Amino acid sequence: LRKNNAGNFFEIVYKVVRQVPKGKVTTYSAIAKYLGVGRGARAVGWAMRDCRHSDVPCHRVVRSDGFISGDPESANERALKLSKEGIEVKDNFVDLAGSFYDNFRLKT
DNA sequence: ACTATGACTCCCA
DNA sequence: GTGGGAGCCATAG
Repeated sequence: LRKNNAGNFFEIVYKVVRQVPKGKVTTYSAIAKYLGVGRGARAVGWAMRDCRHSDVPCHRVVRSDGFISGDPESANERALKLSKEGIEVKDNFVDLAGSFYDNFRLKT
């Protein structure tokens, strides 16, 4: 999965993000690693930023520190959503220890 | 085709 | 333990 990123990178990322179950969160680096890019967390961030798919829970993707990055307004919205899903959110920080998820599957 | 930018991360002081 | 700087991927201009 190293050559599929020819414009389809976003789609791949969305597919992966969709695998995150409700009540769990993942990180940019986890997705990047899963895709094989390793240090391409930033690119994943771009995919999230451009996420226009309604079925992509981009709010379940946070930073490796558990911080919900992005514009404060958007971040706050996502934080609220996460808290509604049962995730403990504190000042735009989520508890990765209890809600981290990285068991993705490439085939759907 | 090249440079600049960004919802990120890791390493070193 | 904290803070600052460099690195990496993909996209947009």
